[in-house]
Amino acid sequence: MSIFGKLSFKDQAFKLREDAILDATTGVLASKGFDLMTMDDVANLIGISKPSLYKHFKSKEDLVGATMIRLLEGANDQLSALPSDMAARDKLASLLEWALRVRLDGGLPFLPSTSNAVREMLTRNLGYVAKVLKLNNQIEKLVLQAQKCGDLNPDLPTDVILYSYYARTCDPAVDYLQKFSKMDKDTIVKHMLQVCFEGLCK
Amino acid sequence: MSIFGKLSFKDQAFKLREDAILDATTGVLASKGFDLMTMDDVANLIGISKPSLYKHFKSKEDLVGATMIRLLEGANDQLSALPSDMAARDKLASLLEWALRVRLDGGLPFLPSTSNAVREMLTRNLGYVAKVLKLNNQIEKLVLQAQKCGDLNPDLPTDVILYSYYARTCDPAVDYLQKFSKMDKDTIVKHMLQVCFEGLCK
DNA sequence: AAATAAAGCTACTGATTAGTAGCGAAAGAT
DNA sequence: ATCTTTCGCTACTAATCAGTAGCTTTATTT
Repeated sequence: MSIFGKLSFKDQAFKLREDAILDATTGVLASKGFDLMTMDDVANLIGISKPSLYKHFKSKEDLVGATMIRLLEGANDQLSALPSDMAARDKLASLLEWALRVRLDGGLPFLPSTSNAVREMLTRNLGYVAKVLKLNNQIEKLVLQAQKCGDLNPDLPTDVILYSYYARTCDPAVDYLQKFSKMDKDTIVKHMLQVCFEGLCK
Repeated sequence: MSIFGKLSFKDQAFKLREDAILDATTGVLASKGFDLMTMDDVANLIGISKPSLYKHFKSKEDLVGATMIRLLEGANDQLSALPSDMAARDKLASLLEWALRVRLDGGLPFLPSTSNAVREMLTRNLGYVAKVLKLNNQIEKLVLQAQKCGDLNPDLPTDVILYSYYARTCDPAVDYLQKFSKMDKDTIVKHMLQVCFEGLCK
């Protein structure tokens, strides 16, 4: 039991640090983006050396992949936690609201819209792709349901709604509003949701 | 006159090549983004050497700045060419349509939403900033007009409409629709405009 | 044709950064 | 106490890329 206890404790410490690494990576990615993020940035931010970082993640791709996977898991959890009798459209609104709040608190955009290269890199990460597909399936079902009952425009192709919905999670208007307007987070979220579902005309 | 003619011809050739350089830069920027674009990429694409490229533009920042300025001038021309009796909202729709078509044809997003670093770099380019401010003034006036006559939602803060409008010019949904759906450009543009102004609900 | 200017190129420099080798310190086992 | 394993670190390598030096070739002038 002493050995088991020790191992377990070590694993726990390891896991804790892994979380800290992912937190740091999230922050650096959010502020500098993939291309400008260096492994030294991440290591320095949490006060370890680069080789120690490589004990946890075997490459930059791997590290960023793990970060994105954790984000997708968060989205998944968020979606699962919603009451099952909630209307599809309200579920979509609630998930988008969560994603916007994550970003306003210094997190990552949900969708790696930034660069072709990043998208391709993530596509090579099977764990990431699996999670994306799973989440996408759920969201697509919600969109179809909402279109069927007229809560989302049934005349729009489902693709258009789906991609536009994803695009809202990384809408740069959020950053601009946070940086240049005096609105608080709640107000920004409220307006972004309204613009997403109702458009600019009302 | 012979001297004048020659100089003029040379200038003309110089200008022609400068346009070719800007075209090439636009293409590389659109596909790889600023960070991954190399000066060799641009030079090789038009079949000149890097030092020749530096005869035209003194740095990468300078080159990208000039490319963005040309794009802004295009937007400005586009806006000026609209009939003066057109409704403000229709002008906005028309300009957005132009921006989306530019992108669908391999051009650049209007708004450098990609990265903080790029935004800061452009902010240091006074020519660019001047053009942005000029265009922004015009667009803001149009938004206010359209809000006043109820064509755009008067209850939304003008900032929200303005930033959301800009965000639509670089909406990643466009790329996804172009890549993964079988829609033609006209259809994509039509749907993106509808989603922008009417939202996802209708 | 000779002299001069200009345009373009190859081959470099210096800086940055992903990834690694291998050392030193600390802790656990015998 | 000594041996061994693990952990983390400093200091490196190799590759990439912005920007430049200086040569070569072409065109222009007289």
